[in-house]
Amino acid sequence: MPTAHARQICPKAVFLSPNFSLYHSFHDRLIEIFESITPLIEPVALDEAFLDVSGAHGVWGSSREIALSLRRRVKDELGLSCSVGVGRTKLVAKLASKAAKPLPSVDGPHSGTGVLVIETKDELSFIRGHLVRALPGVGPRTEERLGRLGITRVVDLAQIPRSTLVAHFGRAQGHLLCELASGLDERPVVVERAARSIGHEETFDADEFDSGALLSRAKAMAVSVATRCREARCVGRTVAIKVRYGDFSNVTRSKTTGAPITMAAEIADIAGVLLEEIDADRGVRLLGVSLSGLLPTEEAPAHQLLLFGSEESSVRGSRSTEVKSREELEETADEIRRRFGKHAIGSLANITRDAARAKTEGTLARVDKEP
DNA sequence: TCTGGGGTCCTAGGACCC
DNA sequence: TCTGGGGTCCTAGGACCC
Repeated sequence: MPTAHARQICPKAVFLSPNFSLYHSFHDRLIEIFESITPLIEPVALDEAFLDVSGAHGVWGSSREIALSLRRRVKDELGLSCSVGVGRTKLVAKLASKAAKPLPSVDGPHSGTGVLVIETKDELSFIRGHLVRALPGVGPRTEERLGRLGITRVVDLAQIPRSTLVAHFGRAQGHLLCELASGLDERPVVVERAARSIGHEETFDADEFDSGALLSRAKAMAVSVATRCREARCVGRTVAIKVRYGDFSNVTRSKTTGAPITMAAEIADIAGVLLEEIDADRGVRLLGVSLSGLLPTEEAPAHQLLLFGSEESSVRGSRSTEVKSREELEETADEIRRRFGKHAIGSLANITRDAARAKTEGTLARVDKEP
């Protein structure tokens, strides 16, 4: 429930602020425990992961034994309780772990089983006993749309032809719904998931009407995004802003650059341009800045990039060239100006492997950007 | 109808290229 | 300059996850 509502109906309640760095440290310790069982770990969130234990039985015993020992160790070593679901597929494991959790009730939580193992022969009846809302990928919207078709349970869903589902929910979701309802789930446990985007967003205490203030907020967020990108050793090409107005309507704007960027100043510049489309008079409740199209710094182009564009800052083209000195850089800029005349502003965006690495290592405090 | 700060993936339309 | 098909990339928004 919204905090404001909770405060209203329960004025004496104690409200704690989240402490994400603490959660991260526990997450790391949790992963260490998992790693002692199997290297095939796919973290889903700070407090949740899929483990492929198919190769671990020789040393650690049956799936049930592994589950019980994991639960015990998490309790003993971290002081946290958890539930473990076991199944042949991600779908079954996920539903089982949920079913093993304690349930809330008016007289307090009813303890769950903690561990639930679903045998392959019981899979289908277990899945079909659920409401559609329990399926991954079915949120409030899809639940409602399915409801209007008279479908509330997975059993009902299993009766619907694939083509009907695709027609109603699009290709990807239609096929997924059809397959999950039949217990088909081939999604593997994916170990290394490189981040696709890094962002920072803030909800303001009061709606912000001043576009200048929004810009300085965006700059601060750009710094945090750039710092995290550097730590993650990656660069990106698409800067996006997200705005929630006071009336809860959301707007996103994005811009993709020709060359990968990492510097806070560049992210902030683009965010600033995107912010010009935002109507501050409507009152902004939330602002976010993100960088996506991420790729590892090592895979970024290994040379300086000269970008030239029109006055309104949209990049018209790019020419990549290795530049070893400032003189050489200026020569190249001149050459571009000669060739492209007044259209070549020749702004320099030198986000390169070397520059990014230098920043990572702290040897280059600032990379100049000049006309 | 979202509290909050992260994210992911999908889709549709348009621009652009060959 | 047009035709047409095929493809990629970008942008915006929506739904979903924890």
